[in-house]
Amino acid sequence: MSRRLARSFFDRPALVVARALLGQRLVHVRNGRRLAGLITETEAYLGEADLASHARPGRTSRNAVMYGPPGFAYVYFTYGMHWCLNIVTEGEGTPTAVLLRAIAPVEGAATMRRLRSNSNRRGGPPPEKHLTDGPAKLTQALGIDGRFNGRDLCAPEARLFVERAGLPRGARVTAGPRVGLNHTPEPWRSQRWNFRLLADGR
DNA sequence: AGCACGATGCTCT
DNA sequence: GAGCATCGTGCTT
Repeated sequence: MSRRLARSFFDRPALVVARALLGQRLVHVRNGRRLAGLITETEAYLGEADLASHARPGRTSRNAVMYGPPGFAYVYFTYGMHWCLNIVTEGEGTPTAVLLRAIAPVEGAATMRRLRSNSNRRGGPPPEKHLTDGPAKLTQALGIDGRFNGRDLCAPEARLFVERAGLPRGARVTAGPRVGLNHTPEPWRSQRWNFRLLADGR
């Protein structure tokens, strides 16, 4: 039996999915090899009324995937050089999604270091602590870019998907404000829709 | 640990 | 043309 999360997992409110994704395993089978990490930070974006969401202006060519069915990847390009990965949640026509902001490497860490090694001036890999601790860092480490936009993570042949994994022992979850919303009006700016999985004893 | 800054190109006004 | 769901560097606490 497969440990892959089914579409029904994502066919729930984005806030529920964002919390439920913590501790699950994000997997990309790249060139026949598994690159995988434990999801440690997520963020929920709640549709057109959420003034921090890319769905705010209504349906455009950029955000169209968010209007489709749940379980699909919404991958966007930002700041001239970075890709970020979301998973669409809830039913068709409801443009909600969860941004994956950080993972902890569990499989293929050597490949992740190589994929990240052109990110600094020295050309060497970044320190372990900063390998996959940001939304654009994890996409770079997993080899995810704009070609993945609109892919179905729940299809049987999917090479990008999420596997069910038990929460680490002693894991704690915290909720805080979403990151990087410097110009977003209240109350959206301060809503605690960012979720983090903390290692024990934090 | 926490700022300020520049890189770089797409999206929507 | 303004702003951006960011990152790495370099500097200050």
